[in-house]
Amino acid sequence: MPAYDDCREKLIDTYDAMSPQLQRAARYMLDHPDDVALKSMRALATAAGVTPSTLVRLMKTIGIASYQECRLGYQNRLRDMPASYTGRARQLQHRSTARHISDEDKDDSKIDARSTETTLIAEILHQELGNLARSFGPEMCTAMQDACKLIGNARRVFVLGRRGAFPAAFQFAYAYRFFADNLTLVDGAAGTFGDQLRGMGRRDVLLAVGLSPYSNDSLQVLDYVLAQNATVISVTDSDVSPLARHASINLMVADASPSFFQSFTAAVAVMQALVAILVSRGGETALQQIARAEKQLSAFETYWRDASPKRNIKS
Amino acid sequence: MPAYDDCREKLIDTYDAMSPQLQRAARYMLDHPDDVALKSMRALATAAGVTPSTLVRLMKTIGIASYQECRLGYQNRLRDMPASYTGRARQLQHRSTARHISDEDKDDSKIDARSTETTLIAEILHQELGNLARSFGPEMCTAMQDACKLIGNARRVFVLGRRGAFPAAFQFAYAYRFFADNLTLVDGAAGTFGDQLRGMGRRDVLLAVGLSPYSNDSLQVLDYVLAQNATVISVTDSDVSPLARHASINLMVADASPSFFQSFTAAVAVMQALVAILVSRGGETALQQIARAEKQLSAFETYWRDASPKRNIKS
DNA sequence: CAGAAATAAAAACAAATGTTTCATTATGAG
DNA sequence: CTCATAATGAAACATTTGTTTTTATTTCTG
Repeated sequence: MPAYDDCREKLIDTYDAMSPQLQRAARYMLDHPDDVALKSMRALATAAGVTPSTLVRLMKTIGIASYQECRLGYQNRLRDMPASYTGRARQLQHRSTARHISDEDKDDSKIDARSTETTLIAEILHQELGNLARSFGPEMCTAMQDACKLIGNARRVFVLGRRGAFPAAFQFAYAYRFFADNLTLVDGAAGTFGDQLRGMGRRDVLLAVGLSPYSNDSLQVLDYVLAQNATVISVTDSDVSPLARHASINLMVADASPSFFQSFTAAVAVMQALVAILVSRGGETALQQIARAEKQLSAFETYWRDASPKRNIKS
Repeated sequence: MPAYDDCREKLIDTYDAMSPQLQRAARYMLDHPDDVALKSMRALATAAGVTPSTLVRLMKTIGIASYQECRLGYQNRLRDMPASYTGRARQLQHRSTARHISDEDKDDSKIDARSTETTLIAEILHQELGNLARSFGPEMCTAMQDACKLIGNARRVFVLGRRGAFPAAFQFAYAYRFFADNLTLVDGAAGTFGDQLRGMGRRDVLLAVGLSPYSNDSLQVLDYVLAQNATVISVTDSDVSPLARHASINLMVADASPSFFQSFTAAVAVMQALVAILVSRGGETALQQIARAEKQLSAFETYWRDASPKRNIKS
């Protein structure tokens, strides 16, 4: 329950009023937050030159129920998940349960349903935040840049996403076409599945999106594309996913969800990020092409009025 | 002794030769390195859907003395990693500029590009997290539940999303059809735009997704649908968006992005959440229908093998 | 200095952890 | 089918864990 910052703050505030040994323990905790998260209490005590009891007392004096609880906060800090956002989800949950208790329960079942649904929503948010954070970790950071390099050098770019993964593929294709015209969205519409890949070769790149369960369609395409010696970039959920096995670069996205369905939120976010990076690399040229595309759209009166505020175009 | 990368490499290399259970364990370790570092072996085993024994066997098969030893590697990885991602990005940046100064600068521009891109990615993540958190606020929580009530009572459900909003609409349609068959995805394929809305009436619901700039297509559909006295649920970016003006319920999603393109991440997440709520309301019936759909898919051999671990079906 | 109060270390304890062992279940070759 | 072998989960094991209790030590007031 208590976040890392809470513990830290309490430690600092109470520090002056502490006994020497407590101070020593507190000081070590403040100076070595990683150890708190990773080591055991006994190990930490030894490292701090203190007995385990002192740590327990320390928790008592700063008003935290137990050491374990405190450590959870420290562990979350190390996790890829920003604690501040997680707090929001938890807050949602609390509020609903609080309301549930205080209300005169005219209709238990209804209130219960509402409250469990709120919990569900909070849980979804929580997972999605985690998915995002994990999917934008440092490894991904470099992987995405490498992927963009490949895409940037490609003769033609093919994007593949079947079934649930289609939105992510479409998203990329739609945005990408604003500034380049060498992209094919492999959607296999009207059974033209193989046709779209025709003429693919060594200098082409396939960007394949697919989470478990992997559709056979995608794997077939992958086999074919590999046989043509084209480069493959996979966006999938594991290093050992069938999509990732033969890919030059694997962009791993998290898809945790409390629902029966995997979440494609992170996949979409990563695809969007790829576009953003590509645009930023494209420089002035890309921006000009985007401007041209927008002019064309407005000629077709695609968009509503002009009331829509212009978006910022960065880099 | 063994570093994180060693373990990871061994896990991937040996993966194919593993038994199903070992694969499941290996896969979870690969996909959730943080858990390995922070959780206990038993907890990790449970999370991976495996018995503790399997983990210790896994270590044996990949040639690592003990689980404890392996975990040390994972813990060290976490230590080397700066706490918060934004901090992480910043440090990355610093490191690269530091290197840039110390190194014989063969290629200034390249290193600089890397670092600004890292900043861009960090910025994207930051914004996306904010988008999600804002889009799952308390107001949205009740709004989503109300929306689901309308959808649940609808005779037919129509989903609309043009251009950039199409992925979100598709996502919902795809998942929704797993447990109900009264949905039409209004995609206007091959110019059949109006046709799909034919026969729409008072008891029908339109779920319309659209962020600024709003496509005229969508607004046309909206006008028509309103004229038929159907109910409208909008997923858009503002309470005063043209989509929201005449909607019974407006689900407001944030779409901030450092790129030239709005972000549809939160929109997708909200659509997925709607599905999750609907399933949770559908209860046993919905689950049965999902099971039936999955059986049908496996009859068509849509998915790869059976090696994909079964997903948990909650609620 | 005496002695109460605060502080620290040591010991004790139940709960958990990592690991091993063993019985049971699948799998495949002959 | 039969048997040998691999794979798997349940139980047992000794350790280690977080915490509590007890005992010893220090500190400081009167």
